[in-house]
Amino acid sequence: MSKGDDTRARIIRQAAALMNVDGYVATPVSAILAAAGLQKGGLYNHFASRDEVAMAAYDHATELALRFMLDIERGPGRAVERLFRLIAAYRDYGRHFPLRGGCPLLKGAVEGANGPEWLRTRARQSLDRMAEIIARLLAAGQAEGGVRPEIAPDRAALAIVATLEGAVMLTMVQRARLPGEAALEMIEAYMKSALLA
Amino acid sequence: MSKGDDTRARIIRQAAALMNVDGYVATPVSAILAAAGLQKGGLYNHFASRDEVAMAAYDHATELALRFMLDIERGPGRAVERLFRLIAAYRDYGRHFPLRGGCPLLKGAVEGANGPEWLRTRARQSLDRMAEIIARLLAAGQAEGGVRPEIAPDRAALAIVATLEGAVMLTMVQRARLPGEAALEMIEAYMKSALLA
DNA sequence: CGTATTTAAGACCGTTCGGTCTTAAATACG
DNA sequence: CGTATTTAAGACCGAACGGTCTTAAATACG
Repeated sequence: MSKGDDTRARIIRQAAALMNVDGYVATPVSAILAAAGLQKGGLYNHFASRDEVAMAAYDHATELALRFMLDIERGPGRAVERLFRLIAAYRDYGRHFPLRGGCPLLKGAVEGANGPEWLRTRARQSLDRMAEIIARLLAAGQAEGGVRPEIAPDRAALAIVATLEGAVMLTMVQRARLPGEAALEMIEAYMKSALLA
Repeated sequence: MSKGDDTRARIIRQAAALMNVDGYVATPVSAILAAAGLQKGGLYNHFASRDEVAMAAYDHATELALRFMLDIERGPGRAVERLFRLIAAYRDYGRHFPLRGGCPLLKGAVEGANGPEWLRTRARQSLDRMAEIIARLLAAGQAEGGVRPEIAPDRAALAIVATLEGAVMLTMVQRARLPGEAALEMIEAYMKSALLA
């Protein structure tokens, strides 16, 4: 029971690492096999198809991304502080996040928007959960009195998600810190002027 | 001279339409052939390789996207008005933009960030040009006195680009107008409170 | 109108794709 | 320790991939 589970977990980890860089649609089975040190028999003993591997890999990647945010949400300090901390974490996303290739939510959303249904729905749900985390922080901030009561947490959360992911995209394609930094500064300025009490 | 040029242009148009939906890396030659109503001999008479078609198609797509923005930049009214008009145009991007599949700048950036070099550099340059348009509008706004003189147009432009593209991404993956709308409202609020004189 | 040239067809090539299946070795367990 | 089961190897399959090349038809032009 143990050996097989180990292999299965290794396949998922390696596939996630690979696919988060090369794409969840484009990465061929052969690349996963090589990364996991297996032959076809080894892989198809644990998964029925390439898509099942891809789904498990994407679930794993988004799990990592969301846990990363949940850890900050559940951290110490007032809600507003934690929200700023979450945004600041995107300053060196590459440093903190265990997977290379950027945010899997962004990657999956762009690849999945007109791609396979499993990817689009998964990306959609993950981004929903991300927005909910931020909305909860904003709502908690309202309860604590740090955030203006008249703003709608879920709408503001969507705007913040859009900008954070846009910042990741610019940073990745430019291979420079500046563009993302500019976007994060805008969120922070926006929060200070429009959101905070 | 004329017949061949027509065919070449048709290939590029059809390839752009296809690849902007299915991806610039993933779309197979066979799909382009079918869309253009050709056999291999017809296509490879005009292009040396699939990548050359993809490059021409991506150039065509970004050309359309940037012309779309340039038209607004060169439109009537004060610079600040034109900037608001540009942002508002993203409200129904799908309606105004002639290509289905969303913004090619976003698509190319995410696909190209860890993908083929030709795609990454093209996406990078296109996004640079987009940022420059917005920066020019902001600078013109400063000259007209509508935009605060102390803000840095290029930094603010990067932030706006990030949010606009993030809004496109959310709209595409959610297949709903709301998330993008929330992001656009944030830019507008940010501009009114932080950028305008 | 006749000829040189452009244009496109489509058979063909080797490679890689995702997936199957038989078989042998490693593992778990009474 | 011996046996039942799990695990992985790797040969094999048909389909699709990008690309080449010969050939015939369409086109352009003097």
